[in-house]
Amino acid sequence: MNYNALKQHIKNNIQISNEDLNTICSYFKSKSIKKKDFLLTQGSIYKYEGFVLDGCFRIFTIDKKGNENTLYFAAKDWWLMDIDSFMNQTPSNLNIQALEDSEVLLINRADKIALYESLPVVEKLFRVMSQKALVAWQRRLIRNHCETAKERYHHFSNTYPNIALKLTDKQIASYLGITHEFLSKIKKQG
Amino acid sequence: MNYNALKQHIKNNIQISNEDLNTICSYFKSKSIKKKDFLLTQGSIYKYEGFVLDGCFRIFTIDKKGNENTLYFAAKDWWLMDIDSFMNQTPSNLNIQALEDSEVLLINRADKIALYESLPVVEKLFRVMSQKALVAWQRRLIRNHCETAKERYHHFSNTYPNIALKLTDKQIASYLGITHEFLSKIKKQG
DNA sequence: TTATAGAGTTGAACTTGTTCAACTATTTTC
DNA sequence: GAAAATAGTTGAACAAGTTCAACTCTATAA
Repeated sequence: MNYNALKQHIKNNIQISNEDLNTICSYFKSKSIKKKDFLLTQGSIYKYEGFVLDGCFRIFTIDKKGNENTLYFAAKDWWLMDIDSFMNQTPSNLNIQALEDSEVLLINRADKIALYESLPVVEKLFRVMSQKALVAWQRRLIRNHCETAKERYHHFSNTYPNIALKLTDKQIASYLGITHEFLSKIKKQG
Repeated sequence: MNYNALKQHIKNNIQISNEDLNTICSYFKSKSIKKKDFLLTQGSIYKYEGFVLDGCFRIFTIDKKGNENTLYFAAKDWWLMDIDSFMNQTPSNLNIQALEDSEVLLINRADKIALYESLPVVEKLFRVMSQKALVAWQRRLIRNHCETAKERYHHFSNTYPNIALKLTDKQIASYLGITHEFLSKIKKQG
Protein backbone atom coordinates (compact mmCIF):
# COMPACT_ATOMS: atom_id res chain seq x y z
CA MET A 1 0.00 0.00 0.00
CA ASN A 2 1.24 3.48 -0.82
CA TYR A 3 1.39 5.79 2.15
CA ASN A 4 3.67 8.37 0.55
CA ALA A 5 0.99 11.01 0.05
CA LEU A 6 -0.14 10.75 3.67
CA LYS A 7 3.43 10.81 4.94
CA GLN A 8 4.30 13.86 2.89
CA HIS A 9 1.12 15.60 4.03
CA ILE A 10 1.97 14.98 7.67
CA LYS A 11 5.54 16.17 7.20
CA ASN A 12 4.19 19.38 5.68
CA ASN A 13 2.39 20.06 8.94
CA ILE A 14 4.76 18.92 11.70
CA GLN A 15 8.24 17.62 12.35
CA ILE A 16 8.08 13.88 12.87
CA SER A 17 10.34 10.81 12.90
CA ASN A 18 10.02 8.12 10.25
CA GLU A 19 9.22 5.63 12.95
CA ASP A 20 6.24 7.64 14.15
CA LEU A 21 5.13 8.19 10.57
CA ASN A 22 5.11 4.44 9.99
CA THR A 23 3.20 3.84 13.20
CA ILE A 24 0.54 6.33 12.17
CA CYS A 25 0.23 4.90 8.67
CA SER A 26 -0.12 1.37 9.99
CA TYR A 27 -3.54 2.32 11.37
CA PHE A 28 -4.89 3.42 7.98
CA LYS A 29 -6.51 1.06 5.52
CA SER A 30 -7.22 1.97 1.94
CA LYS A 31 -10.65 1.81 0.40
CA SER A 32 -12.07 2.45 -3.05
CA ILE A 33 -15.27 4.40 -3.36
CA LYS A 34 -17.26 4.47 -6.57
CA LYS A 35 -18.56 7.67 -8.09
CA LYS A 36 -21.78 8.85 -6.41
CA ASP A 37 -21.34 6.48 -3.44
CA PHE A 38 -21.44 7.87 0.09
CA LEU A 39 -18.83 7.49 2.82
CA LEU A 40 -21.29 9.09 5.26
CA THR A 41 -24.96 10.01 5.15
CA GLN A 42 -26.83 12.46 7.34
CA GLY A 43 -28.35 10.77 10.41
CA SER A 44 -25.75 8.03 10.76
CA ILE A 45 -22.80 8.07 13.14
CA TYR A 46 -19.41 8.69 11.63
CA LYS A 47 -17.04 5.80 12.34
CA TYR A 48 -14.03 6.69 10.20
CA GLU A 49 -11.80 9.57 9.35
CA GLY A 50 -10.39 9.56 5.86
CA PHE A 51 -7.51 10.97 3.87
CA VAL A 52 -8.08 11.32 0.13
CA LEU A 53 -5.45 9.58 -2.01
CA ASP A 54 -7.21 10.11 -5.29
CA GLY A 55 -10.53 11.37 -6.56
CA CYS A 56 -12.84 14.02 -5.19
CA PHE A 57 -15.57 14.29 -2.57
CA ARG A 58 -18.29 16.71 -1.67
CA ILE A 59 -19.21 17.31 1.97
CA PHE A 60 -22.70 18.78 2.32
CA THR A 61 -25.79 19.05 4.51
CA ILE A 62 -29.44 19.21 3.58
CA ASP A 63 -31.43 21.76 5.61
CA LYS A 64 -35.11 21.72 6.56
CA LYS A 65 -36.09 23.52 3.36
CA GLY A 66 -34.41 20.73 1.39
CA ASN A 67 -31.54 22.86 0.13
CA GLU A 68 -28.13 21.28 -0.30
CA ASN A 69 -25.39 23.24 1.35
CA THR A 70 -21.83 22.33 0.46
CA LEU A 71 -19.31 22.79 3.28
CA TYR A 72 -16.29 21.92 1.18
CA PHE A 73 -14.83 19.74 -1.53
CA ALA A 74 -12.06 17.30 -0.74
CA ALA A 75 -9.64 16.25 -3.46
CA LYS A 76 -6.18 14.60 -3.22
CA ASP A 77 -4.48 15.32 0.15
CA TRP A 78 -7.61 16.57 1.88
CA TRP A 79 -9.24 15.03 4.92
CA LEU A 80 -12.74 13.66 5.19
CA MET A 81 -14.17 14.13 8.62
CA ASP A 82 -17.24 15.01 10.58
CA ILE A 83 -15.55 16.20 13.74
CA ASP A 84 -18.80 16.62 15.62
CA SER A 85 -20.16 13.14 14.92
CA PHE A 86 -16.74 11.51 15.36
CA MET A 87 -15.93 13.25 18.68
CA ASN A 88 -19.32 13.00 20.30
CA GLN A 89 -20.74 9.90 18.65
CA THR A 90 -23.86 11.82 17.67
CA PRO A 91 -25.76 11.35 14.41
CA SER A 92 -24.08 13.28 11.64
CA ASN A 93 -25.47 16.35 9.93
CA LEU A 94 -23.20 15.75 6.96
CA ASN A 95 -23.14 13.76 3.76
CA ILE A 96 -19.82 12.78 2.20
CA GLN A 97 -20.19 11.71 -1.41
CA ALA A 98 -17.61 10.72 -4.03
CA LEU A 99 -17.85 12.88 -7.15
CA GLU A 100 -15.71 10.41 -9.09
CA ASP A 101 -14.17 7.00 -8.47
CA SER A 102 -11.93 7.64 -5.48
CA GLU A 103 -9.36 6.11 -3.19
CA VAL A 104 -9.10 6.95 0.50
CA LEU A 105 -7.15 5.89 3.58
CA LEU A 106 -9.46 5.27 6.53
CA ILE A 107 -8.87 5.08 10.26
CA ASN A 108 -11.59 3.97 12.63
CA ARG A 109 -12.58 5.75 15.81
CA ALA A 110 -11.04 3.34 18.30
CA ASP A 111 -7.72 3.36 16.44
CA LYS A 112 -7.73 7.12 16.21
CA ILE A 113 -8.25 7.41 19.95
CA ALA A 114 -5.52 4.85 20.54
CA LEU A 115 -3.20 6.84 18.29
CA TYR A 116 -3.91 10.06 20.17
CA GLU A 117 -3.06 8.31 23.41
CA SER A 118 0.04 6.45 22.32
CA LEU A 119 1.60 9.15 20.13
CA PRO A 120 1.46 12.73 21.42
CA VAL A 121 2.71 13.95 18.05
CA VAL A 122 -0.68 12.98 16.63
CA GLU A 123 -2.33 15.47 18.96
CA LYS A 124 0.04 18.09 17.62
CA LEU A 125 -0.69 17.10 14.02
CA PHE A 126 -4.42 17.51 14.41
CA ARG A 127 -3.99 20.62 16.55
CA VAL A 128 -1.97 22.26 13.79
CA MET A 129 -4.29 21.10 11.02
CA SER A 130 -7.39 22.22 12.92
CA GLN A 131 -5.93 25.64 13.59
CA LYS A 132 -5.05 26.09 9.93
CA ALA A 133 -8.56 24.99 8.98
CA LEU A 134 -10.04 27.44 11.48
CA VAL A 135 -8.22 30.34 9.86
CA ALA A 136 -9.51 29.24 6.46
CA TRP A 137 -13.11 29.05 7.72
CA GLN A 138 -12.85 32.47 9.31
CA ARG A 139 -11.59 33.92 6.03
CA ARG A 140 -14.36 32.23 4.10
CA LEU A 141 -17.03 33.67 6.37
CA ILE A 142 -15.55 37.15 6.00
CA ARG A 143 -15.53 36.74 2.23
CA ASN A 144 -19.18 35.76 2.40
CA HIS A 145 -19.91 38.95 4.26
CA CYS A 146 -17.97 41.47 2.23
CA GLU A 147 -17.79 40.06 -1.29
CA THR A 148 -20.50 39.68 -3.90
CA ALA A 149 -21.40 36.26 -5.31
CA LYS A 150 -19.46 37.11 -8.46
CA GLU A 151 -16.30 37.92 -6.52
CA ARG A 152 -16.67 34.75 -4.46
CA TYR A 153 -17.12 32.68 -7.60
CA HIS A 154 -13.95 34.02 -9.16
CA HIS A 155 -12.02 33.61 -5.94
CA PHE A 156 -13.08 29.98 -5.75
CA SER A 157 -12.29 29.09 -9.35
CA ASN A 158 -8.95 30.90 -9.16
CA THR A 159 -7.97 29.29 -5.86
CA TYR A 160 -9.05 25.74 -6.75
CA PRO A 161 -8.97 25.58 -10.56
CA ASN A 162 -8.35 21.83 -10.65
CA ILE A 163 -11.24 21.08 -8.30
CA ALA A 164 -13.56 23.53 -10.06
CA LEU A 165 -13.11 21.58 -13.29
CA LYS A 166 -14.54 18.44 -11.72
CA LEU A 167 -17.66 20.14 -10.44
CA THR A 168 -21.03 20.95 -11.88
CA ASP A 169 -22.27 24.52 -11.60
CA LYS A 170 -24.95 23.29 -9.24
CA GLN A 171 -22.29 22.00 -6.85
CA ILE A 172 -20.29 25.20 -7.06
CA ALA A 173 -23.42 27.27 -6.41
CA SER A 174 -24.23 25.24 -3.31
CA TYR A 175 -20.69 25.92 -2.06
CA LEU A 176 -20.98 29.65 -2.72
CA GLY A 177 -24.40 29.83 -1.10
CA ILE A 178 -26.29 30.98 -4.18
CA THR A 179 -28.78 29.39 -6.57
CA HIS A 180 -27.47 27.68 -9.67
CA GLU A 181 -29.65 29.95 -11.81
CA PHE A 182 -27.84 32.97 -10.44
CA LEU A 183 -24.43 31.37 -10.98
CA SER A 184 -25.43 30.84 -14.59
CA LYS A 185 -26.18 34.56 -14.91
CA ILE A 186 -22.87 35.46 -13.24
CA LYS A 187 -20.94 33.33 -15.72
CA LYS A 188 -22.73 34.90 -18.66
CA GLN A 189 -21.70 38.44 -17.79
CA GLY A 190 -18.10 37.28 -17.17
CA MET B 1 -4.16 35.69 41.22
CA ASN B 2 -7.33 33.80 40.46
CA TYR B 3 -6.91 31.01 37.98
CA ASN B 4 -10.12 29.20 38.84
CA ALA B 5 -11.99 30.23 35.70
CA LEU B 6 -9.15 29.09 33.45
CA LYS B 7 -8.75 25.85 35.36
CA GLN B 8 -12.43 25.07 35.15
CA HIS B 9 -12.47 25.91 31.45
CA ILE B 10 -9.59 23.53 30.79
CA LYS B 11 -11.22 20.76 32.82
CA ASN B 12 -14.36 21.19 30.73
CA ASN B 13 -12.34 20.32 27.65
CA ILE B 14 -9.93 17.60 28.73
CA GLN B 15 -8.98 15.34 31.61
CA ILE B 16 -5.98 16.77 33.39
CA SER B 17 -4.09 16.50 36.66
CA ASN B 18 -4.01 19.36 39.14
CA GLU B 19 -0.25 19.49 38.79
CA ASP B 20 -0.45 20.04 35.04
CA LEU B 21 -3.20 22.60 35.55
CA ASN B 22 -0.96 24.55 37.90
CA THR B 23 1.95 24.37 35.48
CA ILE B 24 -0.19 25.73 32.67
CA CYS B 25 -1.58 28.53 34.81
CA SER B 26 1.87 29.56 35.97
CA TYR B 27 2.60 30.78 32.44
CA PHE B 28 -0.36 33.16 32.36
CA LYS B 29 -0.19 36.71 33.64
CA SER B 30 -3.25 38.83 34.22
CA LYS B 31 -3.78 42.19 32.61
CA SER B 32 -6.46 44.84 32.79
CA ILE B 33 -7.65 46.44 29.59
CA LYS B 34 -9.69 49.61 29.59
CA LYS B 35 -12.84 49.99 27.55
CA LYS B 36 -12.06 50.79 23.88
CA ASP B 37 -8.39 49.85 24.24
CA PHE B 38 -6.89 47.36 21.80
CA LEU B 39 -5.07 44.14 22.63
CA LEU B 40 -4.19 43.83 18.94
CA THR B 41 -4.45 46.08 15.92
CA GLN B 42 -4.38 45.12 12.27
CA GLY B 43 -0.88 45.18 10.81
CA SER B 44 0.96 44.34 14.00
CA ILE B 45 2.22 40.91 14.98
CA TYR B 46 0.30 39.09 17.67
CA LYS B 47 2.53 38.25 20.64
CA TYR B 48 0.03 36.94 23.18
CA GLU B 49 -2.88 34.61 23.48
CA GLY B 50 -5.48 35.59 26.00
CA PHE B 51 -8.24 34.07 28.11
CA VAL B 52 -11.01 36.43 29.17
CA LEU B 53 -11.61 36.53 32.93
CA ASP B 54 -14.05 39.38 32.84
CA GLY B 55 -15.42 41.90 30.38
CA CYS B 56 -16.02 41.62 26.69
CA PHE B 57 -14.05 41.96 23.47
CA ARG B 58 -14.77 42.34 19.81
CA ILE B 59 -12.55 40.68 17.21
CA PHE B 60 -12.90 42.31 13.80
CA THR B 61 -11.18 43.15 10.52
CA ILE B 62 -11.46 46.18 8.30
CA ASP B 63 -11.60 45.34 4.59
CA LYS B 64 -10.41 47.42 1.61
CA LYS B 65 -13.78 49.15 1.34
CA GLY B 66 -13.42 50.26 4.97
CA ASN B 67 -16.17 48.04 6.32
CA GLU B 68 -15.79 46.56 9.77
CA ASN B 69 -16.37 42.84 9.85
CA THR B 70 -16.80 41.22 13.24
CA LEU B 71 -15.48 37.66 13.48
CA TYR B 72 -16.72 37.10 17.00
CA PHE B 73 -17.26 38.51 20.44
CA ALA B 74 -15.34 37.15 23.41
CA ALA B 75 -16.80 37.43 26.89
CA LYS B 76 -15.89 35.57 30.11
CA ASP B 77 -14.27 32.17 29.41
CA TRP B 78 -13.55 32.85 25.75
CA TRP B 79 -10.13 32.96 24.14
CA LEU B 80 -8.54 35.87 22.36
CA MET B 81 -6.28 34.75 19.58
CA ASP B 82 -5.16 35.42 16.08
CA ILE B 83 -4.02 31.94 15.19
CA ASP B 84 -2.60 32.99 11.85
CA SER B 85 -0.45 35.82 13.17
CA PHE B 86 0.57 33.87 16.28
CA MET B 87 1.56 30.67 14.39
CA ASN B 88 3.31 32.27 11.45
CA GLN B 89 4.53 35.55 12.94
CA THR B 90 2.88 37.46 10.13
CA PRO B 91 1.17 40.85 10.52
CA SER B 92 -2.33 40.39 11.82
CA ASN B 93 -5.51 41.03 9.89
CA LEU B 94 -7.44 41.34 13.12
CA ASN B 95 -8.28 43.96 15.70
CA ILE B 96 -9.11 42.92 19.25
CA GLN B 97 -10.82 45.67 21.19
CA ALA B 98 -12.27 45.75 24.70
CA LEU B 99 -15.96 46.75 24.71
CA GLU B 100 -15.84 47.39 28.44
CA ASP B 101 -13.20 47.43 31.16
CA SER B 102 -11.85 43.88 31.04
CA GLU B 103 -9.48 41.45 32.70
CA VAL B 104 -7.54 38.82 30.76
CA LEU B 105 -4.90 36.18 31.35
CA LEU B 106 -2.11 36.41 28.78
CA ILE B 107 0.56 33.97 27.67
CA ASN B 108 3.34 35.04 25.32
CA ARG B 109 4.41 33.18 22.22
CA ALA B 110 7.68 31.73 23.56
CA ASP B 111 5.94 30.45 26.69
CA LYS B 112 3.12 28.94 24.67
CA ILE B 113 5.59 27.08 22.48
CA ALA B 114 7.48 25.93 25.58
CA LEU B 115 4.21 24.71 27.07
CA TYR B 116 3.33 22.75 23.93
CA GLU B 117 6.72 21.09 24.08
CA SER B 118 6.88 20.32 27.77
CA LEU B 119 3.26 19.29 28.31
CA PRO B 120 1.64 17.12 25.62
CA VAL B 121 -1.71 17.60 27.31
CA VAL B 122 -1.60 21.22 26.11
CA GLU B 123 -1.52 19.99 22.53
CA LYS B 124 -4.60 17.95 23.31
CA LEU B 125 -6.32 20.91 24.95
CA PHE B 126 -5.86 23.14 21.94
CA ARG B 127 -6.62 20.30 19.53
CA VAL B 128 -9.96 19.72 21.23
CA MET B 129 -10.79 23.41 21.49
CA SER B 130 -9.85 24.05 17.87
CA GLN B 131 -11.99 21.18 16.66
CA LYS B 132 -14.97 22.43 18.63
CA ALA B 133 -14.42 25.90 17.24
CA LEU B 134 -14.21 24.48 13.71
CA VAL B 135 -17.63 22.87 14.08
CA ALA B 136 -19.05 26.16 15.29
CA TRP B 137 -17.58 28.08 12.33
CA GLN B 138 -18.93 25.53 9.88
CA ARG B 139 -22.38 25.87 11.38
CA ARG B 140 -22.20 29.64 11.26
CA LEU B 141 -21.29 29.61 7.59
CA ILE B 142 -24.19 27.27 6.83
CA ARG B 143 -26.52 29.57 8.73
CA ASN B 144 -25.25 32.47 6.68
CA HIS B 145 -26.10 30.56 3.54
CA CYS B 146 -29.54 29.27 4.38
CA GLU B 147 -31.03 31.75 6.85
CA THR B 148 -32.24 35.30 6.33
CA ALA B 149 -30.69 38.21 8.24
CA LYS B 150 -33.74 38.24 10.50
CA GLU B 151 -33.36 34.55 11.39
CA ARG B 152 -29.64 35.02 12.00
CA TYR B 153 -30.31 38.01 14.26
CA HIS B 154 -32.76 36.07 16.40
CA HIS B 155 -30.48 33.06 16.54
CA PHE B 156 -27.65 35.28 17.76
CA SER B 157 -29.62 37.12 20.40
CA ASN B 158 -31.20 33.89 21.64
CA THR B 159 -27.87 32.03 21.76
CA TYR B 160 -25.87 34.82 23.40
CA PRO B 161 -28.41 36.97 25.24
CA ASN B 162 -25.91 38.20 27.82
CA ILE B 163 -23.37 39.23 25.20
CA ALA B 164 -26.03 40.81 22.98
CA LEU B 165 -26.96 43.13 25.83
CA LYS B 166 -23.47 44.62 25.91
CA LEU B 167 -23.39 45.37 22.20
CA THR B 168 -24.53 48.23 20.05
CA ASP B 169 -26.68 47.42 17.04
CA LYS B 170 -23.83 48.49 14.81
CA GLN B 171 -21.60 45.83 16.33
CA ILE B 172 -24.27 43.15 16.02
CA ALA B 173 -24.88 44.12 12.39
CA SER B 174 -21.18 43.81 11.58
CA TYR B 175 -21.24 40.31 13.11
CA LEU B 176 -24.30 39.29 11.10
CA GLY B 177 -22.87 40.71 7.90
CA ILE B 178 -25.59 43.30 7.31
CA THR B 179 -25.83 47.09 7.53
CA HIS B 180 -26.93 48.65 10.80
CA GLU B 181 -29.76 50.40 8.94
CA PHE B 182 -31.17 47.08 7.89
CA LEU B 183 -30.84 45.66 11.40
CA SER B 184 -32.84 48.62 12.63
CA LYS B 185 -35.60 47.73 10.17
CA ILE B 186 -35.51 44.06 11.20
CA LYS B 187 -35.94 45.02 14.86
CA LYS B 188 -38.87 47.28 14.03
CA GLN B 189 -40.91 44.55 12.35
CA GLY B 190 -40.12 42.16 15.25
C1' DT C 1 -30.05 4.03 -29.84
C1' DT C 2 -33.46 6.07 -27.89
C1' DA C 3 -35.72 7.54 -23.83
C1' DT C 4 -34.81 9.82 -19.76
C1' DA C 5 -32.91 12.12 -16.07
C1' DG C 6 -29.99 15.69 -14.75
C1' DA C 7 -27.33 20.04 -15.88
C1' DG C 8 -27.35 24.53 -17.67
C1' DT C 9 -29.87 28.93 -19.66
C1' DT C 10 -32.97 32.58 -19.86
C1' DG C 11 -36.71 35.88 -18.63
C1' DA C 12 -40.11 38.13 -15.66
C1' DA C 13 -41.72 39.12 -11.23
C1' DC C 14 -40.39 39.26 -6.74
C1' DT C 15 -37.77 39.60 -2.09
C1' DT C 16 -33.97 40.77 0.52
C1' DG C 17 -30.75 43.80 1.65
C1' DT C 18 -27.95 48.35 0.43
C1' DT C 19 -27.08 53.18 -0.10
C1' DC C 20 -27.58 57.77 0.92
C1' DA C 21 -29.43 61.40 3.26
C1' DA C 22 -31.90 63.63 6.84
C1' DC C 23 -33.32 63.26 11.19
C1' DT C 24 -33.63 61.99 16.40
C1' DA C 25 -31.85 59.96 20.51
C1' DT C 26 -28.11 58.88 23.55
C1' DT C 27 -23.40 58.91 25.29
C1' DT C 28 -19.06 60.93 26.07
C1' DT C 29 -16.00 64.44 26.87
C1' DC C 30 -14.33 68.72 28.42
C1' DG D 1 -23.89 70.85 32.07
C1' DA D 2 -23.11 72.18 27.29
C1' DA D 3 -20.98 70.69 23.13
C1' DA D 4 -19.63 67.16 20.30
C1' DA D 5 -19.48 62.79 18.85
C1' DT D 6 -21.66 58.45 18.19
C1' DA D 7 -25.79 55.33 17.90
C1' DG D 8 -30.20 54.45 16.10
C1' DT D 9 -34.45 55.47 12.86
C1' DT D 10 -36.78 56.22 8.74
C1' DG D 11 -37.79 56.71 3.75
C1' DA D 12 -36.95 56.47 -1.14
C1' DA D 13 -34.37 54.70 -4.86
C1' DC D 14 -31.53 51.09 -6.03
C1' DA D 15 -28.77 46.59 -6.50
C1' DA D 16 -28.16 41.80 -5.54
C1' DG D 17 -30.00 37.54 -5.46
C1' DT D 18 -34.36 34.27 -5.62
C1' DT D 19 -38.21 31.91 -7.51
C1' DC D 20 -40.67 29.73 -10.89
C1' DA D 21 -41.41 28.20 -15.29
C1' DA D 22 -40.12 27.02 -19.82
C1' DC D 23 -36.68 25.72 -22.52
C1' DT D 24 -32.12 23.47 -24.38
C1' DC D 25 -28.34 20.67 -23.93
C1' DT D 26 -25.68 16.94 -22.45
C1' DA D 27 -24.77 12.26 -20.23
C1' DT D 28 -26.05 7.83 -19.46
C1' DA D 29 -28.59 3.62 -18.61
C1' DA D 30 -31.86 0.14 -20.55
